[in-house]
Amino acid sequence: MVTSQRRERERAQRETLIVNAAREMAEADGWPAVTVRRLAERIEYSQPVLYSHFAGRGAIVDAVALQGIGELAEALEAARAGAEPGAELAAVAQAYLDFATGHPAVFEAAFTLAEGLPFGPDAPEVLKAGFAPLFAVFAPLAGDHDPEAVTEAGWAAIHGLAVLARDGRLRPEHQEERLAVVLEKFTGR
Amino acid sequence: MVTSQRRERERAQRETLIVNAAREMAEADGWPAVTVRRLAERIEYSQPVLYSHFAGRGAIVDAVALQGIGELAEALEAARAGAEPGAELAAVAQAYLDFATGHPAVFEAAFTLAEGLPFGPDAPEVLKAGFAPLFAVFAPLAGDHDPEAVTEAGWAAIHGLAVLARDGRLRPEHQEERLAVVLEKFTGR
DNA sequence: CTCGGATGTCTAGCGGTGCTAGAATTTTGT
DNA sequence: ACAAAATTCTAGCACCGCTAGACATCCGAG
Repeated sequence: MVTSQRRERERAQRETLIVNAAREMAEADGWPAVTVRRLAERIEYSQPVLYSHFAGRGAIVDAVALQGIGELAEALEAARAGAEPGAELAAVAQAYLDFATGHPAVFEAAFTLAEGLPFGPDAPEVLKAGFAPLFAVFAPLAGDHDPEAVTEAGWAAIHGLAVLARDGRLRPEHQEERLAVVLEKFTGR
Repeated sequence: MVTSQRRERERAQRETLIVNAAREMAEADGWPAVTVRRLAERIEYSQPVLYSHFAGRGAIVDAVALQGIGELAEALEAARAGAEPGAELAAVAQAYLDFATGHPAVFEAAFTLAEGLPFGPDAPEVLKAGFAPLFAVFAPLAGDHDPEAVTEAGWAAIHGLAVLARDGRLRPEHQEERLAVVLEKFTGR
């Protein structure tokens, strides 16, 4: 009976082992290289073990995505809290872009690969936590608009910078100026 | 000798047949459903024929992406040219979002699936053509910034709206207001 | 301490994928 | 008419995600 607790603990441990392995492999060689076979070999278990933890490969990607969104949320909040007064928006935006370039595979998992994550009203707590620091910096700029709509619009602007830059669509050497433009436009100079 | 011209013509014809088939299948059932086998069956040729036209599945996706970017460029330019004076930016942005929601698979091919398309200085003509109408509407708002940087920033804002909305990250019923926010912020009210 | 049942893990394999070597066929020019 | 060249197809490779069923291990009752 008591041992069942240990087993459960070991199970949870192995689950994070899987997620971490998937994340590391994706960050090292890209998501296509993260196959169930290679993942199983990496953690030194057979493939069916993975399916006893996750519904399928997609669920593993989702788990990495969720973990990543959590870290992104923390990074944004930390940036906001640690910024000079008046510079919160710039700090949060910069943190967002830094996360995207610093953890490209996790960013990809969170925003283009994840398919099983619920959004909207019944989104997990972590997702709402990520929205909070954005709301904190964009809502004051709402004027007579809906603060949430302004936040979504500002988020979209930063997110667009991140994804277009990641895909090589923008001139790399002007990233800083582009961000400056977005910030000025949203703060009204 | 003369017949070689006909053969070349037929070859080109079959190539567009392939691209169109891929595009229709993707738009109907999503890109994962576009397999080389199904594509070959659809055009009533064997698989190796596809490889005599394209280097691989990825190259077919790229071809759809390129075609789509061309159409997007035309749509943006048409919107700009047909807009009331002073409403060009709104018209172009709306056309961009309409294209994204109207041809989701093509949009996906162009911006998240395409991997073999060159960007930057040696980008194909079509890509630069797509940038032109954006530059036309954003450059006048540059102020003392680099007009191209402002264009890239504006493009990113619209693009971010498109992709976040597509992935269900934003409240669907507020799409119009978000666009209004972006437009106001960039035009300075 | 034994041993049947439950739990956990693995081996082996299914149908599908992108891609390709080599056979078979058709078209071409003499 | 026929050999050469170009084109198309058949068949198969290695890999993918996923799973049924065999095997091993651990548990608690007698």
